[in-house]
Amino acid sequence: MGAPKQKWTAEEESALKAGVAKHGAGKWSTILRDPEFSTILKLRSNVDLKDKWRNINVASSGLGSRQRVRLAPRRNQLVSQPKDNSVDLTAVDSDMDIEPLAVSGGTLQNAGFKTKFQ
Amino acid sequence: MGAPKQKWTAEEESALKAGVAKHGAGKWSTILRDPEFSTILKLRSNVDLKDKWRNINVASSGLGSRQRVRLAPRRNQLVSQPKDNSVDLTAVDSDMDIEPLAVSGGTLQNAGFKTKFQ
DNA sequence: CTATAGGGATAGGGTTTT
DNA sequence: TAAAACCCTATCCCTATA
Repeated sequence: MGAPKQKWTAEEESALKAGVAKHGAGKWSTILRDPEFSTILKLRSNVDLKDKWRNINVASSGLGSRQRVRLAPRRNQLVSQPKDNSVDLTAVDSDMDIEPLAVSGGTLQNAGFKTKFQ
Repeated sequence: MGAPKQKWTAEEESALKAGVAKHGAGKWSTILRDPEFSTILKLRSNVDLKDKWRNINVASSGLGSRQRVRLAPRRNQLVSQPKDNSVDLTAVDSDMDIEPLAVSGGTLQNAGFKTKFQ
């Protein structure tokens, strides 16, 4: 299989945050060209950076409803369980291994094709 | 309390299959917009189509062989699942993609395949 | 033509119901 | 326990705009 989805690693996310701190949010292409981050983010496009940054900020705003109360629809059977609604912790990364795939060739072929005339 | 779980009819399933044959798997919104199927599938969302297509293919695949060894019901806390980063080479599931049959005269954006191997 | 912002769609895991 | 239907949302795509 190819790459159905490229999940962001913790290291990539850190690099993105550092890049925003250094160059500012919105300067996605600048961040990508910075040799300090280009190695880590070489698989990402400027659009990817923009999307990830949006997602980070949505999630941290508490608007992501990550821990939305799972409605307990008591139908007929009541299977009452000691289901404690503890807080969900998302940033509990254990030892994460990164760098799983080695892309051959250095040519970035992303950026898609915007062969769309206007 | 939510939605009473609407089962898929044979007609809806046929329309979904025809839609995939015509537009390609993954083009859920396109299928829904097609007047050929929109009447039959008007109660379904694009996500519904995606989910149903997944169910169809799971069922027709070699079922039962790939069973996740679910642990005993832990009612404690949910630890982060063993998100393995390495490549899984045991799962050689057959791909469910169906080629989208060259559309005539249409302005199809891409070939229906995601050559997104970054 | 290149880049960014924003809306929208898809993929895949999770949850609930049967 | 499994399977089907449905939910959640990170990731990716498309278009407008500068």
